[in-house]
Amino acid sequence: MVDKPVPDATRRSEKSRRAIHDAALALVAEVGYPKTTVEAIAARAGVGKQTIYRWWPSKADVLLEAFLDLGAQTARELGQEPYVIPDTGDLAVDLKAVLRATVDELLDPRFEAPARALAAEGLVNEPLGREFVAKLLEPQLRLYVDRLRSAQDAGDVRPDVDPRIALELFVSPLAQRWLQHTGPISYEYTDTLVDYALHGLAPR
Amino acid sequence: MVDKPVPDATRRSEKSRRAIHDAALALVAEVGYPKTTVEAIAARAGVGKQTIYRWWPSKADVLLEAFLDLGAQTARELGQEPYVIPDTGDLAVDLKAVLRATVDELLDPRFEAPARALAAEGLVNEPLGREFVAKLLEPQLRLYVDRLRSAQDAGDVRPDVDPRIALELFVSPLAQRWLQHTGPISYEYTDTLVDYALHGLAPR
Amino acid sequence: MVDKPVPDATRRSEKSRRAIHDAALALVAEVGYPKTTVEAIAARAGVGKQTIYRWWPSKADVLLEAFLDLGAQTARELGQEPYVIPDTGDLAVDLKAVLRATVDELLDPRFEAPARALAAEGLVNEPLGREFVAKLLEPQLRLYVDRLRSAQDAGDVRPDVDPRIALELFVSPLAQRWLQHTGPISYEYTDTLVDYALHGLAPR
Amino acid sequence: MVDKPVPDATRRSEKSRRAIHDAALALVAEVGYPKTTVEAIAARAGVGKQTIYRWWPSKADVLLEAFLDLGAQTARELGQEPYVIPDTGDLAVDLKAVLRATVDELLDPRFEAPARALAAEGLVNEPLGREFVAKLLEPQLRLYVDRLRSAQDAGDVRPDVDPRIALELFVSPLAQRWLQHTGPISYEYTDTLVDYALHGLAPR
DNA sequence: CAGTAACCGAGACGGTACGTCTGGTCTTTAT
DNA sequence: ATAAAGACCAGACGTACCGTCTCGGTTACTG
Repeated sequence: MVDKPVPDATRRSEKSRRAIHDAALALVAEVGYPKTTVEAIAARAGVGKQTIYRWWPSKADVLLEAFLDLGAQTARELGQEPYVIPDTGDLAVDLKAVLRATVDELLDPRFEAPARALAAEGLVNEPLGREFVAKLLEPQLRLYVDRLRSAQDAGDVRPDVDPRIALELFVSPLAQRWLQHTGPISYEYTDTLVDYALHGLAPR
Repeated sequence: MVDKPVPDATRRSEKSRRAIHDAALALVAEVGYPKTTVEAIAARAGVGKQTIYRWWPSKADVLLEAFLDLGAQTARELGQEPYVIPDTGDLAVDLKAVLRATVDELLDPRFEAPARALAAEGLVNEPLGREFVAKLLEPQLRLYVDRLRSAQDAGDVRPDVDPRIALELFVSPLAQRWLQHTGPISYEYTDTLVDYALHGLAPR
Repeated sequence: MVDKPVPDATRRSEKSRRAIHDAALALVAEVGYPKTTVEAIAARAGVGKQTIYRWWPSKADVLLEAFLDLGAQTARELGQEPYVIPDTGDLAVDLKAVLRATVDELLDPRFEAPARALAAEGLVNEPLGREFVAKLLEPQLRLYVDRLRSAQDAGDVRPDVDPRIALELFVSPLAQRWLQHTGPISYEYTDTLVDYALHGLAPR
Repeated sequence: MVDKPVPDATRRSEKSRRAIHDAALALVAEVGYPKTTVEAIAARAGVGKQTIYRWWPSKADVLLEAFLDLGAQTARELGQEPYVIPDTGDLAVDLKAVLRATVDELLDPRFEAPARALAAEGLVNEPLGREFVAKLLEPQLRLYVDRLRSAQDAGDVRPDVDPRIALELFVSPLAQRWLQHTGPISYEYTDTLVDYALHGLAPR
């Protein structure tokens, strides 16, 4: 069992890397993930196939990197909000705002196709799934944990509540509706989720 | 554009159908979905490839049908109550019981491999996804809706709560943890979900 | 090794047999031998595939029988000449007449397609080849042998000449030109063959 | 209607080409032409199927090229005189010698199987047939034409004889006997053919 | 400032699976 | 019992991609 020699990253062509990213994202959006082949990415990027296989182990990894890059770049363009959940003191208001922004993102076709493709691949390809969760999902979820902890400090959430579980009450339903088309997605829906989660279903 | 002639279903070989189901489920469990090829299913089932292509449009559909059949058959073997949520009068107890049973099922490797594979394929293959949801997910969710409505009648759930949304507070988090490995699955976890969902996060 | 039970020939459908013959000849003429499939013959003849496989071992045999039948039928229709080479007393004249008739037949598209197909199959499928030769070729050649012997009796051919070989001097060249397209076929050509064969190439 | 892109012949693998030739010839000899499949050739040659389809349009063309190559190679090995008919001054002797050599070749199983297969395919597949004739048959026949012309110059053949037709008197009968098994092949037979052809059948 | 080593575009290669087609057998229903 | 119909097992077809490899050519370090 020999490791393949590690290529020299310093000599890597940045132009090719970006062209591959762009081609991968474009193809996924245009023809869907399963029909997005490595050959097609290479052809579209004007790149040899080997240049892809040299730097990525699979097309899923190409797409994941391209998508992460897209996220980073978009964030940089938007500039402002350095990925925190606002803290106006009113937890419900803050959560609703963030979830509404998430709704917008989930419905943006630029994000939808690759995100869904990566999620799907991640279900079945465990290493990729773990990377997807670790690099994309967890950082987001951590922000909710932080905000919920701050709310606990302020007495707006019961102290015995586990924030890591609590956040799933409003995040997971939205995720499932989006991923599996189990229901429509709207501001009203996410607002309702926040209300239910904060105050429960049982009468007070 | 010509439709291919519809084969005569009355002359279909039931033996072959079952052999194909079994082979498909076995292969998915053994080598995973992507490596489960139509050729391998045919070979394992002792069947010509054409017999698969005659009756199913794709391997995803074979697997979906096999899985639905497996579910129906398992339910038939278990015999008794064909999937209802118990109604002891104590909503929390009933939900926790059902979710614990769900946890068991999700961790049963017989179910896990094909279920995950189908879920993944469904994310990216919309017709299949819709069928997956309609035939497998929704029937389950409807049971929760019924139980929650009964709880509303009993005054255990606020009457203005939408049951279809409410059930997602405990079902979706479990689904997401299972699908995306975003956290461990246990009885304790599902119990907690029920408690949080019923009573909310905010102090009373 | 079991022999398959011999079907009862007395109950055989004559209508089907003829329909299969016709379909086979028509298909060979229309789409060529390699594209003439048993399925297509059956469909065109309005017959089940099994009816073909019950009575013939292969499509080549179907075609051979159909072709022999066609020959017999044509001969019956033409009526007159009961397959003999005329004997006017002038060997050269007689041979030229028969060869000119053969040229006409070889250029008749009704005969060309199946005859060529059978010849080709016969090259590679030895049992069929032998049957083709025995049933079609040899009877024809025997007529030449008879005529040449009669010529020997009349002193028009040297008595030490082997008629079975002698006939090949004019028959085989024509056959090869036709089969392999190694040269054009015409009355002039066959007349020349007869002249060369009878009098040789060397000056007298 | 798009042409498929022409592959770059300079990068072609000579090793693969030869392996395919060898496999094709071996298989035809072993199992016969119809059972020689492209898949089997590829497998035996240790080559991907696409490598065959990239360079040849059909298995018949593979075999034709392989056979031509074999002929060229054999000729090269034999070394000396690259296929001429000897000219000792005695036409009969020369022709008999060449035809005896041809008999040997026709009975050599290394040549027989592919040659027969190609001839058969050529009957039914016209482009291939034309190539077979042009590349294999005609060059041989041209040698006879030359020798006959030389004989005409020497006064051993009548000057009004067409050599292209004359050669068929002894070549075609041999060809037909070999191809169609219409009679045995032997030195005695070919000697007789030459005698008959040169001096005719009619008494002098 | 040549020499040389790596990456690069290109694409042929050995493979695997695809979805289709046909061969020859078997089964069902009707005559 | 034969026939029409057609589903069945089997396996080759020709295509599409996979991931590896080999080929010049073009940078961009090194001696």
